[in-house]
Amino acid sequence: MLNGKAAERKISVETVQRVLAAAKDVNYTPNALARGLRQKKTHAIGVVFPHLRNDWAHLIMRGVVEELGASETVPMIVCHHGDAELEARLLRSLVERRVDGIICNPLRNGMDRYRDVVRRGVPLIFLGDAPKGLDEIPCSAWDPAAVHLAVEHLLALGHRRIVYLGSRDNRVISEARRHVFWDSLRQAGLSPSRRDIILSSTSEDVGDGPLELLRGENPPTAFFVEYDDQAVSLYQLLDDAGVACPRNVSIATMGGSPRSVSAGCCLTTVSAPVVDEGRACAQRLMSMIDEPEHKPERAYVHGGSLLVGQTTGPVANSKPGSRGTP
Amino acid sequence: MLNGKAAERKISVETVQRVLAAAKDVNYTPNALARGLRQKKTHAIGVVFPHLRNDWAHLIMRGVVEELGASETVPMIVCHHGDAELEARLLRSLVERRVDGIICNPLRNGMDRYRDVVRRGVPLIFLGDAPKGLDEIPCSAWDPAAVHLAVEHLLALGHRRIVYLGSRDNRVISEARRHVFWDSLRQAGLSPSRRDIILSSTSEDVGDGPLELLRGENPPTAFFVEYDDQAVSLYQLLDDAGVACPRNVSIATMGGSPRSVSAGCCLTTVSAPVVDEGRACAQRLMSMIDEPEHKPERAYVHGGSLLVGQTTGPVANSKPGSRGTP
DNA sequence: ATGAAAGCGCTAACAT
DNA sequence: ATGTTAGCGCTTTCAT
Repeated sequence: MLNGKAAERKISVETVQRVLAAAKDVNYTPNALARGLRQKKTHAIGVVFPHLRNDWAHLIMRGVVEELGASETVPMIVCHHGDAELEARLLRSLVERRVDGIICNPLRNGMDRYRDVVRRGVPLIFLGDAPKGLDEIPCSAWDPAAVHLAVEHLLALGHRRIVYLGSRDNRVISEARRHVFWDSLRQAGLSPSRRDIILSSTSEDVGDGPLELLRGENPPTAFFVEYDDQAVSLYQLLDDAGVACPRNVSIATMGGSPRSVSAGCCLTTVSAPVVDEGRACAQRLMSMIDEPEHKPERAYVHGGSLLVGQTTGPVANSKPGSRGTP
Repeated sequence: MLNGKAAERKISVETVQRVLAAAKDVNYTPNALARGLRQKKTHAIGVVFPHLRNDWAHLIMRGVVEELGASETVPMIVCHHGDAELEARLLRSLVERRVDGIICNPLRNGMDRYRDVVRRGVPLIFLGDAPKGLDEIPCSAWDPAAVHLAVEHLLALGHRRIVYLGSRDNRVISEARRHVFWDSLRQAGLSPSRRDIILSSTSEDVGDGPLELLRGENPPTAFFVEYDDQAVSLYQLLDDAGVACPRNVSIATMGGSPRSVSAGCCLTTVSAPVVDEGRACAQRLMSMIDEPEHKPERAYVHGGSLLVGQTTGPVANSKPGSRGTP
């Protein structure tokens, strides 16, 4: 009767009222542990974030909550601040608490942890990116084709030597972005070289590579940066070195959501459809939970648009070293 | 033996190894639901946020995680996006899942929900602020005395008519800030009037009140704004109306953490010791859980420092209408 | 239709 | 010291 099936079982309204009143009197609180233990279902999913910065997790959760909607399932967020050991503990904890499924923005080096989760029978889906070599685990991510928008923009401004700054992070989307970058340049009739792609070891920092390039021969006139955190680092690096940013070198990047960008320093960026990513991820996880038989593949969330900020501009004509258009 | 009490029980290393191997073989996963049901303890606490924006939740969680440290307790974050009904569902869910305690940044109008939580026997502590009239529920919050720093700053710049912009939000810290503001002005020998305190209905927006004031007689030369979200609104309002911000009117505010401020438009703000707030809150909740007998009172987290941005400057001398210093 | 009983997986208490 | 059992609170199943 406390299940809300009163009408269906033809119980008088009066009785229902009485029971509900009694329940309130004794302060009755259903025990979700007992229920979960019995039903083998907790109506909770875990959402694992490395951090809650820059509104990213906020927007993801908007999508997740929207998708879950009136469903009884509750998203439980955990956050490990990039600490691999903590991530492991949190994942174990979620699994032991028998969440119905897990959404996880993965760390690069967590392969065994993620495998462990699925081995224990908990549906897992990656959010945003996926470690390479874990193709059996599905992933909802932003379509890397969006890279094209930024490259087009730089090409339209006359840039011909564009250097890609990324991170050596062993993830599939990260790699896919490099391919799109490469293809975009080739489609434009350029012949990018292997050395135009510089990978640093973290996804926040860029090394000194960019400065050396600028001081060398045939310096790039623009950088395409894989993650916006890195772009901010680059901007500051250039600023400290006295390189004027839109004038001498342009910077375009990926992943800024409209909100975080308008609040921050105005990078030219391709905005990510973050809410949609969250929604798609939740939707697919729920279907994995409902129908464990068919495994979804990797799926891309399309969308995003170029936000032209103050870090891109036409090629400086002052230096005659630039090669002409083909 | 799976409890890690092997040494203490003098079980041979070999046996331990064998058991662990067996456990791995059968893919044994302890069931936290059963354990929680039996022990009446889940080693989980709930953390309830209205939103995950601006790094605030991020920094709070740094403090919480630091404090929980090696303890087995896991913080489960939920986020309701300001939706009161969703907050109610999430709180119920946490209670029914028998979390050991709850940290909650409260909404203004959630009194009955919060009361309900404690009536069901779950330790609850408010984070950052507390609804008025719920003094039985403890609260960890930033010491409102920090308001003084901002007011001092404005006074030192020569401002004598400073208007307080806050929100009618029926919370204790919010009110305390007004008192500190008032006292700071009195201490400086000024006689603030009731009409120098303007309250709007939301904590993000300011009405048109500020503009009207500026156009009226004896206009203020500075605003002290209770929350930084409001300060941003005010800044834009003034900007749209063509009022130059540091030149004609100064704005100082509260609550910006160093990070979010440096990324955003450079408001003059008093930075909040957000990580410490998180730590203090977690620490006190844990002690409430361990010793349910003595209830902690409200406690303030001290700290924070003035970050002088680009929205405060000396009083414009152009208008002779300003009263002289007493 | 209604009620009784079994059992989910664990641990604390008890008995050996 | 070691093994056994009862029971946490719920739902499902089986018997009436």
